[in-house]
Amino acid sequence: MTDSVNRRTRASQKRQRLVAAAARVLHEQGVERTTLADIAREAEVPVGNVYYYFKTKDDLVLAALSEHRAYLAGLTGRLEELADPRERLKGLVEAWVEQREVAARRGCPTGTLAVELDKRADGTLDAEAGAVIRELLDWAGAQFRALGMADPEGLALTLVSAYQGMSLLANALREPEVMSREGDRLLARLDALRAPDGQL
Amino acid sequence: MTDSVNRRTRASQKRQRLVAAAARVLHEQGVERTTLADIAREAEVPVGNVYYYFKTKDDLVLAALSEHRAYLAGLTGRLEELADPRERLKGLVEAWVEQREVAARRGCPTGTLAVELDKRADGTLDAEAGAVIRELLDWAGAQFRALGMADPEGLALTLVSAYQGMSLLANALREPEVMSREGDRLLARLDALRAPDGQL
Amino acid sequence: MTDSVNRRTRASQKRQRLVAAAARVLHEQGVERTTLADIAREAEVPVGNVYYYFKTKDDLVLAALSEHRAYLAGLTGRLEELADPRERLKGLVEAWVEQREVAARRGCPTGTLAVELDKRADGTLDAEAGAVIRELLDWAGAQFRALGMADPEGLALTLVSAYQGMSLLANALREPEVMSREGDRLLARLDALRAPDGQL
Amino acid sequence: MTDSVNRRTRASQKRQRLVAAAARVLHEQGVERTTLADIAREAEVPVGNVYYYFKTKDDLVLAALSEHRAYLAGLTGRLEELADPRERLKGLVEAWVEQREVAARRGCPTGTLAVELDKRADGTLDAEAGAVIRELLDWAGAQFRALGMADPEGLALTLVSAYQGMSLLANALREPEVMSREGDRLLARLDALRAPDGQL
DNA sequence: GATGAATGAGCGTTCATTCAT
DNA sequence: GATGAATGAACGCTCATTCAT
Repeated sequence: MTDSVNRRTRASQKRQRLVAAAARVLHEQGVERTTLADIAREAEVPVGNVYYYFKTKDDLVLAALSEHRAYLAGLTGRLEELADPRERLKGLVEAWVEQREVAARRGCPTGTLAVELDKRADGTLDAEAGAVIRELLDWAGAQFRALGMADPEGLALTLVSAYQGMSLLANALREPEVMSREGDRLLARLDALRAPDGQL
Repeated sequence: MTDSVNRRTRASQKRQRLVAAAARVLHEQGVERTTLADIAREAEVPVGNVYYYFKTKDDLVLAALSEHRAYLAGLTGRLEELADPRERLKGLVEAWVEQREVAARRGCPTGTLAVELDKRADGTLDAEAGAVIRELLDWAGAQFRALGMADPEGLALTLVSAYQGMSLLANALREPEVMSREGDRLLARLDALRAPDGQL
Repeated sequence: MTDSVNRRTRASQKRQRLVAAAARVLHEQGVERTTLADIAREAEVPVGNVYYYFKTKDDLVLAALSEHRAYLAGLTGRLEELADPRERLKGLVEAWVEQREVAARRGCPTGTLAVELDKRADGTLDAEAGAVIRELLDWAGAQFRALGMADPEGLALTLVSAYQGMSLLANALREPEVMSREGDRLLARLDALRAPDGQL
Repeated sequence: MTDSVNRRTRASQKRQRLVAAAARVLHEQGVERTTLADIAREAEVPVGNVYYYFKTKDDLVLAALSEHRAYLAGLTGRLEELADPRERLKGLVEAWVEQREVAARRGCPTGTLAVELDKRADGTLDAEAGAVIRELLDWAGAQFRALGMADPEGLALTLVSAYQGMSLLANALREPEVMSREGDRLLARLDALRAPDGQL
């Protein structure tokens, strides 16, 4: 490995460290309560250096959203190794339930970010948050379609909406059990879904 | 009416104006993006005067939560005039759908507040937000119990979770139709709910 | 004097102190090298308090320009007590020469401000600086017109241009004598100006 | 041509590009509003590389002043091909008027630089700006002396002062016509200058 | 009780300069 | 020699909170 590659690698590592730290800290503390110093400290990068990689704080928030999008892509990618779309959807729900402790403490990373960003007058960032959620909707819709359901988009909406709802309640009530309980219900519904016009 | 009563009345009017303004502005802009000056301006009260009624900004946030709680109490109170618990629950869902434009623009007042407050290290305020949501859960649970359902708390959880989920999605996607669509689904489910072990 | 008047008076005193300090410090150090802390310190006002009176640093610069405009108005006002327009113009030149030490150290307050502000992309403030200079041009033009000169505006332009030129040179060369020397020349020219089509 | 010469040549090209860019950008934006990155970008040189050629930003400012001095030397050099000193001086004024658009937009490069540098506590750079102006004074003085005038330095001062004044006014008022008007006046004066004790 | 004014800690951002390779 | 990356001090500005009257 040449020096130049070495340098580039270290640099992207730092950038990546910043993005990961941003995703983590923004999820924990929210956008407005998180200072750049918080993120820099978490990433072990001097504050001034952050601006070498990101022009503004909002740029970092955007990068954190991409990180969440990438996490989601990884998850759905792995699920697509399953042959049965129904199993894929159930796998998604199981992944949600597995995250129940995090959800109870901090909520859904993308969902809570979307809530906070939607309070802004400028709609640039909240559109991005919406896009990440839409990607999940699209993936779920594709699975329902593969199952031969009549209204795949509607079912996807119900599923993702249920996820956001249970995450919010688990968080607001500080009860991870909300995730297990509603998760179980969703799993049963997915199993029971047989007729093309079935509902969740 | 004596002067002292006059004074007390005028004072509580000011207080009430502040609380109403806080509820409105905090819902619109979120807690962190809202300054005391914003609320004071909206309430037409001088900034310095706010501290006569509320010791801190957090006190005002608390008061705004009470306002939402009171709004909720008013709504459920009116619904209790209906004899059939099923009709009461359907009335609740209809009220949610009626607010679809607001939900798409700003989300559920209590839910978005809960999300933001849960990001805090100090759990005082977010417990209060949780309590408001819990009150709604309790009321819904009571209706399901009155209907003779086997798991009234579980059904209430599913119902309120669905509401928070659809509000969040409507808001994130900026689509009020999400509220109508999911609302219709919930109404149909409530109608179909007959056996004691039925599910939403 | 009532308390309320007292309060208002103290407040405007503070504002006035800030404006005077701004005019002084901005003249000495220039706009870009002057920090708000510099001005606040000079005015003996806490930094944060500056923003109660001025929304931005540029607002303070604007106020400093008004201060220079006011100074100019005071000077020309006093000169108008002289009956002969020629004497008024000579009085103006004498006032310039009296300021020779200041001019050699810092240049003309308005002129140097105009130079610095003209470097900005946004032309709001530099237009204001231009307006102050134009006011001086207008006043001088009126005097030449009263003297019955054929081209009063042209003469005014030459006079004010000579002032700005000699201030700049005195400043750049750090030689107050430039002001005396050119001042004497201008006085002689004003005296010699008799025919309506005469030139400075 | 050996490689070492090649290298030295390429290096000085880079240096020269930086100096030219500095002169241009500093004239446009002023010293304080210009970042090293601005100059580096304009010169198409990597930022970090600037410090190979110039120890500090001030060094670059100094180099920009030398560039202006060189431009001036070139101009006066060409004018010296004229036999008559009077024609040389008139050629100088004509050159000024030709630059009227630039003057109206940005002022005299050296004059505005001098104004800005004179605001500094450290007098090193402003002395250099003064030296460039003094060089012009000297050259003009030599021409007046060659014309047999009694007070060549005084006449030079008046001439250069007129130039700086008209540039400043043209700039502050954003009126190139100021340059033409005052330029014409100076040309007429130079023509009318016959007696040894004549004045501009 | 009421309120304009005051306060200071802290934030996002910039930039000349230095460093490691 | 060359350069992308790093650094930290400083700036303009905001705002919850307090104070004086």
